[in-house]
Amino acid sequence: MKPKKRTTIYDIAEKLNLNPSSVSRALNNSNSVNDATKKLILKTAKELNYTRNTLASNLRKGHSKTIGVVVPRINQNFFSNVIAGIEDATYKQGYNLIICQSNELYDKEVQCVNTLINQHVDCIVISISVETIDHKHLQNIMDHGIQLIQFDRVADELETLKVTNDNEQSSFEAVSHMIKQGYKRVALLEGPQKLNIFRQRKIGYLRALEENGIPAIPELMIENAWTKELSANATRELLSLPQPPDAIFASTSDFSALGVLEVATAMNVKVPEELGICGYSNEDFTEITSPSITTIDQFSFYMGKTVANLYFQEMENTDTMVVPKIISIKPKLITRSSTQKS
Amino acid sequence: MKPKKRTTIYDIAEKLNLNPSSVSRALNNSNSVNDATKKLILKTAKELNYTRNTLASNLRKGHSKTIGVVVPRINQNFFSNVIAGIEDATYKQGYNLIICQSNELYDKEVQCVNTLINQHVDCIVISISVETIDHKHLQNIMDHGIQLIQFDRVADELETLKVTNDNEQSSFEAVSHMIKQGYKRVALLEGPQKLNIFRQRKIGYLRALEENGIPAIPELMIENAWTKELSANATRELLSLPQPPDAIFASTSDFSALGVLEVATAMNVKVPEELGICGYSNEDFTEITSPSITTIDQFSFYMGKTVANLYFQEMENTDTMVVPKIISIKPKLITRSSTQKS
DNA sequence: CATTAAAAAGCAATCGATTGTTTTAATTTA
DNA sequence: TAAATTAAAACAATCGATTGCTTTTTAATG
Repeated sequence: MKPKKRTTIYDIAEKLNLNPSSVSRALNNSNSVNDATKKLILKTAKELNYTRNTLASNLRKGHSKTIGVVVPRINQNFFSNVIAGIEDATYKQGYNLIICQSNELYDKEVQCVNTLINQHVDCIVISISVETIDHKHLQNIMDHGIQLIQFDRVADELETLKVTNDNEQSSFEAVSHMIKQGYKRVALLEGPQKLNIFRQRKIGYLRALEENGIPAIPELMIENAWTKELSANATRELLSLPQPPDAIFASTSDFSALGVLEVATAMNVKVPEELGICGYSNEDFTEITSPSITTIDQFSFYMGKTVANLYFQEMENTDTMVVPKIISIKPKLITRSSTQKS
Repeated sequence: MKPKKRTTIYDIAEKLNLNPSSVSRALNNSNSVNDATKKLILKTAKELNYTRNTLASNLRKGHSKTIGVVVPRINQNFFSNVIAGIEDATYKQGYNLIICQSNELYDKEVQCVNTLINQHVDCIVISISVETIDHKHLQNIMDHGIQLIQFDRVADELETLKVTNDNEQSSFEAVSHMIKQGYKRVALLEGPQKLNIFRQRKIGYLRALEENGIPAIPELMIENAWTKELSANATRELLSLPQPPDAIFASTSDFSALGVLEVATAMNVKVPEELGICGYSNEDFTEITSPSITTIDQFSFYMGKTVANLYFQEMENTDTMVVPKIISIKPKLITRSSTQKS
């Protein structure tokens, strides 16, 4: 289907024997155009089914009223909720969202970022992929004078606006809770330590052990158990240990926790009596497994709103300098049956 | 933060004492510019950190290389998967996605559509809200010469490109399966009949009953049970009937099915022995409930890809006329424990 | 070497809206 | 009524890239 010619301000101007500039001003409700004329223009615009060409307008105005979002995966609960939150807040301001997914691939992430830079978006919101180590592409964003906001998985060493979860604290609370419940050997399923969120969660775990006078045991800390399958494997090994853990903190996600639960059930290990389980993210399903899974809610929707509002707030600053600002949202421990030992 | 001046083709032209047109041609790899010059231009572009202003380019070219997507909710598994599928297919072609959510509100949907029209997107992909009855806004899209593709929840009376699920057939198969399993009184939880998908599912249900010589009983068909809560309530009533159903087809979603399961469990009705349950959508959690829930997979990701490819295919048509084309994807029944009576 | 063809670069208009400046028309004031 | 003020509309440049057309340069041919 070939696109047909759209009505422009010139068409309206011609029809009314006016100058395009007057039409533009009328459409923008400027008060330097006569009320009667204005009304006439508006009426004609409606008749001709006119809609402003945002491309032209934005080109002239020098901005795009568009925010680019780059996430590892759109169809992951956490991210789609954050996006929904961003959308909710930006929509009212007449902003549009361009969504890209990196699929956890560094190269695709770079590509996404470049596309967004080309699009001259006003702001880029990103949560980096697990592969991302260097940050040239992020630096590039700023070099182009585009506002950059990192959220959740952020590059610590880059000074930008950030919205994060307090991963360490929530991890600390989760593990402390398990210890208080009477679990003595709490294992940790770690995510890739390249990502700061997973590093922080490990720190929280270690701190909780220490403050409770429990020694950290290397065999109980499993690296890179960040999918359901990897966690299931890890669990099988952990439970076969001469001294198996009596609790597992799946710090990477609820999917990991689910993997743990399934293996435990299959191996006839009773949850929560013989094994406590705690996940991360408060996915919907954690409420309906049997037993239901203790987890940590990240307030993802709210996080999205926070990101958006941070941008709007920052925009009012006329300074060229960005003061790196970090907003940390405190997640909430949701205790459920899987850790109710007592 | 104020945006700084970006490098343009004029900057490059000036620096090299060339005409901007040559720069543009070089950047577009036209063969009417000398190889040496081309190389020089490319090198300088990189040095000056040049990126094309897509706004200007698209304005000139008369399209935006952007597809607008309107869905009821971004953070719903089905929709975020469709979006992921669209993104996956369009990305390779250099297209961008603008995502909007209607929140199931008619007014917001109209607003979204208008924004996208203003943005001069090349195509609008939409799944209508539950409130949407009239279709002026959809007609408006076509009046602007914008390609319109409806998916999943479509307005039947509007002749556009459509990608749908064969709801009737899948429903028919699900109910037939339950009957074959030995269930005799299969109840139906319906969604709002304003939406064609829910009408079709009901038709499939009725056809399955009829073909098996089972009478349709009005008391067993509950309207508007399309959330977990509503379904839970409906289930409580159904199970309190003098002649309660021995199976429930939650045709609206797996969340409904979950509501059914929870109530059944609470009321000590054994699933699947005393009550069979079938949901719709194949949400992740259906696999992990106990018992796991029989459901219908809609191939949502694939559906997204199909939508995108339909657009690209249609674009090659140079005719102004759109031949309304409907692609129907056949969903797949996933049988699990919740219907294994025998 | 002159002529012609082909390659490379330059020129200028265009996409549609916006906006600073100027001109014209209308109104007010002296 | 003439001068001054103000309101309304017109003019023209601009945003940055693209592209049909023209001019210049280079290479090829007789």
